[in-house]
Amino acid sequence: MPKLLRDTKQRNAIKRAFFEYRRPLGPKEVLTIASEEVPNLGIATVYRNIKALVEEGELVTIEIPGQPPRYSMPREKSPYLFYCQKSDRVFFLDEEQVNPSFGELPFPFRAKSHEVIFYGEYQEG
Amino acid sequence: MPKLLRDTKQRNAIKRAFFEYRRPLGPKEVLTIASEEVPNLGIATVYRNIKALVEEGELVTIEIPGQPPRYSMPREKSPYLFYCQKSDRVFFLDEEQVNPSFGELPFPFRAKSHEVIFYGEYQEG
DNA sequence: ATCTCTGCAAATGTTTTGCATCAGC
DNA sequence: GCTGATGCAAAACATTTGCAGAGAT
Repeated sequence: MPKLLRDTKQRNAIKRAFFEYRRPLGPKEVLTIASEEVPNLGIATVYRNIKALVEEGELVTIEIPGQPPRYSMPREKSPYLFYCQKSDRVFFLDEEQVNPSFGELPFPFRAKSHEVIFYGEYQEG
Repeated sequence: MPKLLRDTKQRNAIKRAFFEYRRPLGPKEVLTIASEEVPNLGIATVYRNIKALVEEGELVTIEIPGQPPRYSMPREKSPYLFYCQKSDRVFFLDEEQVNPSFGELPFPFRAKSHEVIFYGEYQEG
């Protein structure tokens, strides 16, 4: 039997954070955002819900090397990421924005997928 | 003034671990290996020496998203990595092997560097 | 003799877990 | 009323740091 997920204001506030921000968020970021809606929200609840939502397929995990994991709504997943070193935020890039091209890797490397991470500054304004 | 590194049996045991294993190792792995040579070796010493050796350029940090950091003797410096999902090993790729090209990122993204990670299978034989 | 390095333990920082209570179904 | 979910605190982990004594130069 499939596990039942209940509809709580905490879980809704957490889901809304991802829906509104549309970029990968870390647990603490989610806590800050969702706490505006649910004041006494605990960090453990954030972790538990993120984990459940990832298992449900409602969130995907976004990993930047050397950084703690972030999470995001799945339709925004892209192998092209931009990490702003100034604000410590992650943004998705579309393929058109990146215009990548690679040759085929030589033997004995057989690549099934790849991931590109740009490091720099997201210029506000 | 450049900082002086002393020649201790702990540091030598740690360096030897990397030299003998010739693959990226994590701190706990290093502790286990080097402890055979220096029984009372502490994990803090491993961390401190890895950090120092990285700063000296004797080790490089290898980061694969979603995995704890590993360290390795430096080879050709390259932002191109290949992760073998079958054997859990990491390989460096040369720029010629990858032949990458990107367009310039649109505003407001200003990239200073990038990193490409290929996932697949390293074919033995 | 100097001054770095080491081991230990304590301190961080992050994520997980136990448990009594709360609340969705 | 069940039973999953929550908040809090404690526990688990991984990494860093303070310190006094040991060791390299």
